Amino acid sequence: MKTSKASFTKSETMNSKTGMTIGQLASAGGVNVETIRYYQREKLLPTPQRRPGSIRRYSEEELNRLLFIKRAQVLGFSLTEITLLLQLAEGEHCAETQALAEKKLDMVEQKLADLLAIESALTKLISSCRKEENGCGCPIIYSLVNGKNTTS
Amino acid sequence: MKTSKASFTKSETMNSKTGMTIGQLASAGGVNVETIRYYQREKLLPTPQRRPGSIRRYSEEELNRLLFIKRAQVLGFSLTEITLLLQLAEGEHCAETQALAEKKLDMVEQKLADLLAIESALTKLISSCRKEENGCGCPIIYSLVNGKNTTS
DNA sequence: CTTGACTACGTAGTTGACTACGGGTTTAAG
DNA sequence: CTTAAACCCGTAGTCAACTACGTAGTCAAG
Repeated sequence: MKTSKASFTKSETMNSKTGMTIGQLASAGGVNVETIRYYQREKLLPTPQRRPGSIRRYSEEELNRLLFIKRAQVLGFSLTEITLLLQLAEGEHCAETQALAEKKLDMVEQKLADLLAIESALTKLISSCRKEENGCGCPIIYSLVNGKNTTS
Repeated sequence: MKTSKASFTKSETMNSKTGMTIGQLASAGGVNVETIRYYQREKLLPTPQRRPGSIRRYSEEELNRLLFIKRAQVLGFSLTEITLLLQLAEGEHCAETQALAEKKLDMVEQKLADLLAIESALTKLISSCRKEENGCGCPIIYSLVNGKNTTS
């Protein structure tokens, strides 16, 4: 997310009237060209008309939309959720947006709890392995085979 | 992981000499029949020979292997990692197993850190939304559009 | 005007972990 | 002996988020 918004406005081979090519948009957004096409297929980004006998051009608007998507992804939203977020962004839907964010927060916290449990189980297994508490066989394997910790 | 090992040894329609059918193995392991076939295709489980003109039979050995897989999955190991774990379980490979567990622990901790960051960002956004600090527009959307928090 | 880079577009492939389907075989019950 | 349930097996589909490929069109430089 270090992609600065200014990086393209004064870009080399582009003047601000014609707009960016898809390749310039992609590198400004830090994504693959194919990813943009994919987002267009998935209606996350618009596909601008092209002037007859020419190439499509993209403006800062599309770049901002792309950066929006990427920021939301960092927050753990899926592309389908982001589709919704983008619709919400079009109007005054603060309450819905907040509800979605809260639902996402719940999911994140659930995942955190799961991972913490995994972490503690792994930590215990590894430390019992270091202490070499049992003479015969690896305690990690033992635990997986028997469904219980060697320390129990 | 509540599937007790005793649940099949005294099972209804099965005697301990012939062994379980695939359906019995599946329900003893708490998985779908298709999942077992899939594990067989992926070499996580062996495919026993069948007596001529008859059905395949499964023993406690296969069940234990299945439970091993499920326990390892709970610890966050992928099926490809579990394939390796199963190979390690065959001999005296305590050091390798420990290394794998430590690598997995690192990954889990990395994921935990990521999720904690997401959690705090979401929490901040939601609380600033509740306080309704800015008159115009949702702060969550604002933050996604502009790449910064309204509180900053 | 040719060359080479870039764009347009549609289709197909990838990864991970399964799930579903369909047609044939075997088994258990009555 | 018949019938329904369960098994066998290979192939194909699912989901998410892309990535890759192939062919054709376009653009800018020399």
